[in-house]
Amino acid sequence: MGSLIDLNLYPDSPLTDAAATAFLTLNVPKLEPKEEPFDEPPNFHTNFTNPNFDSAPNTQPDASKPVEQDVNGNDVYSEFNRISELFNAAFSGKTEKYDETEAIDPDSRAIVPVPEEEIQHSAVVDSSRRRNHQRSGELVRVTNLGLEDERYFRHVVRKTRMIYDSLRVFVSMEDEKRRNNHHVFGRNRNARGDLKSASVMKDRGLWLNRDKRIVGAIPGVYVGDIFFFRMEICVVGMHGLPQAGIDYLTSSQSSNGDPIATSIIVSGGYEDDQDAGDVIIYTGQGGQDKYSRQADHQRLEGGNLAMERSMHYGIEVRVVRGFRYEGSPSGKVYVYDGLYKVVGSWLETGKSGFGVIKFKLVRMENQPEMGSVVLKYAENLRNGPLESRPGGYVCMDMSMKKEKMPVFLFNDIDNNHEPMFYEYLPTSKVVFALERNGGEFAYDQNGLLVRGKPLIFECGPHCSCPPNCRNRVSQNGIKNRFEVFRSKETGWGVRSLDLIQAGSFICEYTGVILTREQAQLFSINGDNLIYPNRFGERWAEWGDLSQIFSDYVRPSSPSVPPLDFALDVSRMRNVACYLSHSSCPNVLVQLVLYDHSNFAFPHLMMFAMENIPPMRELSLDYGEADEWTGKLSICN
DNA sequence: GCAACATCAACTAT
DNA sequence: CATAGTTGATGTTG
Repeated sequence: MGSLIDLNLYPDSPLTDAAATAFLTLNVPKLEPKEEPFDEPPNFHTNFTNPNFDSAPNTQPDASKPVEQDVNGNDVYSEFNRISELFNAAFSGKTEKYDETEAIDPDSRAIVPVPEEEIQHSAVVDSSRRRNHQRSGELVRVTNLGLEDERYFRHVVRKTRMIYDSLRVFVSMEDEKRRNNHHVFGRNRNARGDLKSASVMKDRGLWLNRDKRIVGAIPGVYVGDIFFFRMEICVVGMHGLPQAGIDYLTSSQSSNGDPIATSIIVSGGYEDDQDAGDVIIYTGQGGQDKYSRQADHQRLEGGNLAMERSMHYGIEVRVVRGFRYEGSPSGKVYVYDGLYKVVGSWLETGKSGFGVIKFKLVRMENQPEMGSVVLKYAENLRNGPLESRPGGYVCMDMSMKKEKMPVFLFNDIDNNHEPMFYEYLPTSKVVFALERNGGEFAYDQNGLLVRGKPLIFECGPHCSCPPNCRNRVSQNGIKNRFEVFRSKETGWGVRSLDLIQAGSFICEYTGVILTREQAQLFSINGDNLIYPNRFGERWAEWGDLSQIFSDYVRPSSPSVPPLDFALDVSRMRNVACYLSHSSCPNVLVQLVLYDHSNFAFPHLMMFAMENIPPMRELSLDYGEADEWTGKLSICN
């Protein structure tokens, strides 16, 4: 029997039927590792602080600098953009006269020679690899990131995800137009925007972490981050394969010839999987027919062998879990749950009677709570708040039924009930007449904001369109269950019990509108005035496809005069008032008109800039941080 | 229910 | 021996 076990440890010695039959009569046999071929894992580059760009900041945090700038005062995106330009040039037919000896000057946009001493540090991978679109085989573990680096990578990941999401929406809207204009036989199906978006970004060199094989955490991706598409995970460099569940460094790329698994996706696609959270029994890949039925024995090769080798060397593996999830555009969500170690592997008879390879994975210590656990917890809170969390509720609906969904008020820290002292104001008061919408749809079929604009017109009370008209989104009120909660870090904060997809409407920022003159009378007590003209223009970031289309121009119409009013929230306010400030916010403000046509007093509507997991604090860029004392800057 | 889809590792041909 | 081209495996999505 022992020889059978060894026989199956090599990729070129697949399990024969006879061997498998004999083998499977054993009780959960242990797979012995290869005869200790190496004591050491393949070569690693450790303490590698910046896997993307050699010249990115790697310094101690400096709280005095705005996050948008690096230590040299440069725009943090400039390097990102520079690399993108290089890739763009490389993929647009200019490859022949374009190599690492040239670069695009970030200021003049002209092609300039790269100084000799910088060439060998170029972040651009070698030309043959670039041409073949292939990933590098360099094994890297990212450690000891400073706060500044963390923020930098978060920005890059966030920006990349925004491009992916808005391009995906853009592609499906174009496809919808096309199908409406030309009735094509047999092509009524929606385009795969998820695939197309990723593909275009790949051609533009916008996928992250292609030049390294990262073992362990991906910089800028947090435990609990949520993805709606497999391709989205590929684009940020978490998992390089659009379908396969095990991503790995191949033996031919490994310095010692052993393949190494870097990441798995547990999607429940294998009947023999068992998932207990901290401990996963993961089924290897292979042996399924085209209907995803287990129809053959699995072999210890490819990703399966890589998992076994990762176990042998004690190398950590990223775990993403896939769930069915109502409300997701794809019907599923993928949650990054952190790092696990493979602690065991064996062969056993699966439910369908074929040999399957099992891996036991155990979650590593000292990591943030699992995203999938938080998802489950939030679901319990939605179904029975008091059962799941008996203590701490101040009020089960501080809007007093003025919102369509309850707004919970939660405080388990102190006895502060302050939000109850204000009248709840679901929408800012307006008294003018209606303006019609102009031109293209502002929202897609699912009510997602396509791209930010200076001002959006929704249909209003005088339109003859039905109430479920696609052009009525923000006026229909909140769709999520929010909770105002007391926090030691940020005072009051807001979080959602629901998963919020990027581009979704969150809520209006309400208050009593004061003109400049009125506000000046009020300014003795300035704490309770909000100045919307100070809000960061984050709407411009949403749907910014300038890195995809060279002729992309930032929307400039309709032109809106600078906002010249203040919101008085001293007596009446809504849930929005409790949002914390961040220079790396997950919520943006989009100006919207629907019930009147006065450009001077638009509604301040808030939309999600990211996929926001349940229980994660919402944050908004209030502009100058000094103006909003008491609110700390957070970045997650 | 099922076709279309993207990527890559591994293979074959040049 | 190196590189260019092909194929099979993988599972998701509408």
